[in-house]
Amino acid sequence: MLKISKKADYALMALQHIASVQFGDVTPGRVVNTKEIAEEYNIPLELLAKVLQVLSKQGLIESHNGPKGGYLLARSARQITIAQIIESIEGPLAITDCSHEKDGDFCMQREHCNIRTPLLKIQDSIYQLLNNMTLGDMMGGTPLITIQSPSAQGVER
Amino acid sequence: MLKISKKADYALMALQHIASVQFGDVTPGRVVNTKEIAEEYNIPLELLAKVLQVLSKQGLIESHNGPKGGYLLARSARQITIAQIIESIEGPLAITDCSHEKDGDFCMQREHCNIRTPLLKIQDSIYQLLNNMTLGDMMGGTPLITIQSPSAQGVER
DNA sequence: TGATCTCCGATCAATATGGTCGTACTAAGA
DNA sequence: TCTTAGTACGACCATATTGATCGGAGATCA
Repeated sequence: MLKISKKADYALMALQHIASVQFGDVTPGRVVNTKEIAEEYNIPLELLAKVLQVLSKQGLIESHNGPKGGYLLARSARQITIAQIIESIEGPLAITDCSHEKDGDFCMQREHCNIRTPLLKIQDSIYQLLNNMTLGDMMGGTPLITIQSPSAQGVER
Repeated sequence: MLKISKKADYALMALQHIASVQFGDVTPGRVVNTKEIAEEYNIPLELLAKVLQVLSKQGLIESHNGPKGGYLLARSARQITIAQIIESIEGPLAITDCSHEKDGDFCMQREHCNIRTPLLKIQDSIYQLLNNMTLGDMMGGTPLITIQSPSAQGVER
């Protein structure tokens, strides 16, 4: 189904929350801790903690230890793309197993595979999609990139 | 990682193969059986059989029983989109769990969820991507001859 | 009628994922 | 400097999904 994992979902929610607190007009610059996010969105605390650790290790957010500690965005919300977030959690985008094959490590079908090239094209397009949308776009209600097609008009924003 | 399943991979390979045999210039119109495809691409026979059954049930291919039996495309290769193939196998495209929530069935985070709308936008874009590419488009390398079989009428795009 | 093929349902095994636990480390404040 | 609130980190378990297998029933053609 081309689903993205729950962890990545949580990462998106958390980052959106951090961004909106940090750059909001209520308490700008405030540090946000794990517990606050977990309670706000009903996310299992421990799992969220692990997700945030990964994001921190990947350099998307910076952690502050000790009491009054918490997390802050490492860069501005407009400099963090959805692709970066998802890939931080799930690893490089790979629509099919053979996307990033190296050396002799390839699938059984490789020699006669007729779908690899087109699939890689699709994957590339999806990546562009995710990489052209930033955390900032997700918050403000900023215009999103859209591919015009008569078939789909379902989503309002 | 936004991966598509092996079954869907197999489906794509199989359909591409059937299409290239059926519309190729060597033995146009020939019926292709499961074993032939399985051996050509090193796909487990039984698994491929099940995949083909689903495709047949979904109306993408038609099956012919008995000896000398096999499969044929139900429509022209240009009328079968990648989206249709993948969705036949994996069900409706759902980038996140709450994509197709109905009634009271929604995720814990729903009430404060801040990422649902943007994610649905992305999902929609991906769908358009997949739905704008047909089996015919995938057959770039192989003989892309538009000899129409009696049962399939083609549409140029 | 028998051989060959698809059809279809049930089932098993492997892997990925979601989720939990325990402990160590760090920093602020009494 | 001691305590406490927080993160860091790694090991671990449970469950869901997926990949793969098996066995028999139903068609079809020679």
